[in-house]
Amino acid sequence: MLLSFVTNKSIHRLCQLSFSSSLFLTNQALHLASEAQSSFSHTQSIPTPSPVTSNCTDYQYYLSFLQLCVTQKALKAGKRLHARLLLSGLGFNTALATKLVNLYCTCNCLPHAHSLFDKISKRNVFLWNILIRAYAWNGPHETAILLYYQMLEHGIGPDNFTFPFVLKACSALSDIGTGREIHKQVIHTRWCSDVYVGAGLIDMYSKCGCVNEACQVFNKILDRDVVLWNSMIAAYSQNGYPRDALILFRDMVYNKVQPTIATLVTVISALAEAAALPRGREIHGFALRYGFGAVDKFKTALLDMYAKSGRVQVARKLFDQLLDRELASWNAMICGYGMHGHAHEAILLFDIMRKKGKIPPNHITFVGVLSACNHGGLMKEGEHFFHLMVNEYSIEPTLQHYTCLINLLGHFQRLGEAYGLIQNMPMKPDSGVWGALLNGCKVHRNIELGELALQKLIELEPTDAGNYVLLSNIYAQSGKWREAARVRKQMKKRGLKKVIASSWIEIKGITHAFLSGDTSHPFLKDIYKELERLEGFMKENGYVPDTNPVYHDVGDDEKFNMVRTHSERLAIAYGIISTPPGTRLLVTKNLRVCEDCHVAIKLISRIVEREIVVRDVNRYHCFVNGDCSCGDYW
DNA sequence: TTAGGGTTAG
Repeated sequence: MLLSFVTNKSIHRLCQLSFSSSLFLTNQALHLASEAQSSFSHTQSIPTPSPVTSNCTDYQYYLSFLQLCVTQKALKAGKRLHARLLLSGLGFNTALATKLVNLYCTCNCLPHAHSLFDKISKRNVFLWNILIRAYAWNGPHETAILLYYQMLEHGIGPDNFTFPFVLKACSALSDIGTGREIHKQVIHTRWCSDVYVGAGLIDMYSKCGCVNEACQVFNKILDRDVVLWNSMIAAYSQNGYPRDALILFRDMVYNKVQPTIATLVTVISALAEAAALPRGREIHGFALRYGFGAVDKFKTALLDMYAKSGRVQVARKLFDQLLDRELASWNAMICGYGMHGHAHEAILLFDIMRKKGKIPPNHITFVGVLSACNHGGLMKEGEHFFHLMVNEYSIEPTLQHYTCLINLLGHFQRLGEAYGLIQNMPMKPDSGVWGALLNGCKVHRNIELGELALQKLIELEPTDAGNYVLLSNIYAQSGKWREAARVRKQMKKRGLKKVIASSWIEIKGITHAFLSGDTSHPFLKDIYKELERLEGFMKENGYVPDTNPVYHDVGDDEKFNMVRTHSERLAIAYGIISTPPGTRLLVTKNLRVCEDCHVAIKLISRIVEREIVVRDVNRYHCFVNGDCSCGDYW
């Protein structure tokens, strides 16, 4: 080795060389390093040993070596050096120990990191920060918060690194109390206008569902960077404010802040939730101009949006274009198929994913596959995939997986089994699980079990009027009008109101919302005229109104009037009269599509020769030429 | 002298 000109810099370089030569064999790295070290420690050009270490050059070498261990996450090599340091008495030098704590934290060896941390007597803010960071990232998150308060007790002041780390722990725990307390502390420091701290606060408030407070933090920081904008856009997006997310994005562009891929992915995901395809196309074009169009992460977000806007084939095209498919890409496509009831396509894609074997499916993949089975009415397959998930992939079923299975069992009239499954679940069933059972009871008119499910639902959600409505519907379907009325009375007595059904359609960038029996739209006359025209054709095609979905004890004529002005029909009629022939329509409804409207929309799709997509609260219905993609099963 | 905030699938 060339040791004649060993200086501090060359020691570092030598360390890098010896290290990088054994990147894949980290155990050897230490061997090479110690060889290098023992060689150059005998040369004359080494500086005089410092009082802290037996040999200053050794010490600097070790520091450099450990830093490389941290950047390369070379745990084994670091551990061996740690052992050597202990033997040589250098182990508890603060600088070296700090590097070791950092290494253990980086490699997620928290017990090692913490016990070494405890042995260090002089702990600076950096040392506290890296341990808090490790717990904030890997959990237990409570420990991160505990350490933060211990740090304060030790008289160490938090800095612009500490706050984002500890706030991350609050976000993970949705601990708004601690989050607010830390925010108060931030205000008393010079970090209150720091963009990192600000982003941490916005994220914490967002994850705790406090968008207004997130917005206040955002507004107070005037010197904003792109991540701060992204954080606030994400806060809107994740809390169900897609419009605000889009407005803020436009504001950001107006303020000449260059968007990043994270910005576009966030905005696209907000629009996906709102099924706002035209706005999504606008962002798509924007991304192409900025050169993000070919980025796989962006394409994955885009395919999710197209799938959620009812364009499954476009989504599949995007999926096929991906060069590097991440787990999220597979999941987005499988779930996309699932929500549209394309069960066979979902299963086919899942099989391809498994055969490729590169990326193992996770619990979300199985939510997609199971919901596909559920929406496609594939009982046997649903059971098969549930067992596959547990036995082959060792994935613990979550409430969502159970809900899919209970839905399936309910639809196949295996209500007793569904109830048995609920009783044997390892976790407390939530409202989704009981709701799935209740839905099955409604379809198969099982009053006894339906009542039981409703009792549980009322315990869990005492103010949700939907539960009362469903039970009342079960009674009504069996002609038990008295009981139905009793439930409605009970609901009224408790001051609960049914969620009013509404549907909306976006035409030329404007959202038109309709309530059931709505009379407020400016084109009301034309809408009703169109409905009448369609009804004429529908009757010619054998349409007989099914008034069962109207659960009130009223006369048949009145019932028919109630069905024919259901919000989805008004939205569709408006869509037909305000767009050119052949235009595809996308209608979103806040509740489930009723049976009669389902029959009617199938016929309308044939009469007007248009594809009509209805996204209801559970799934998508794609009506083409008299048929629906759900196969009349939903 | 070391470290950091925002993003896709349910």
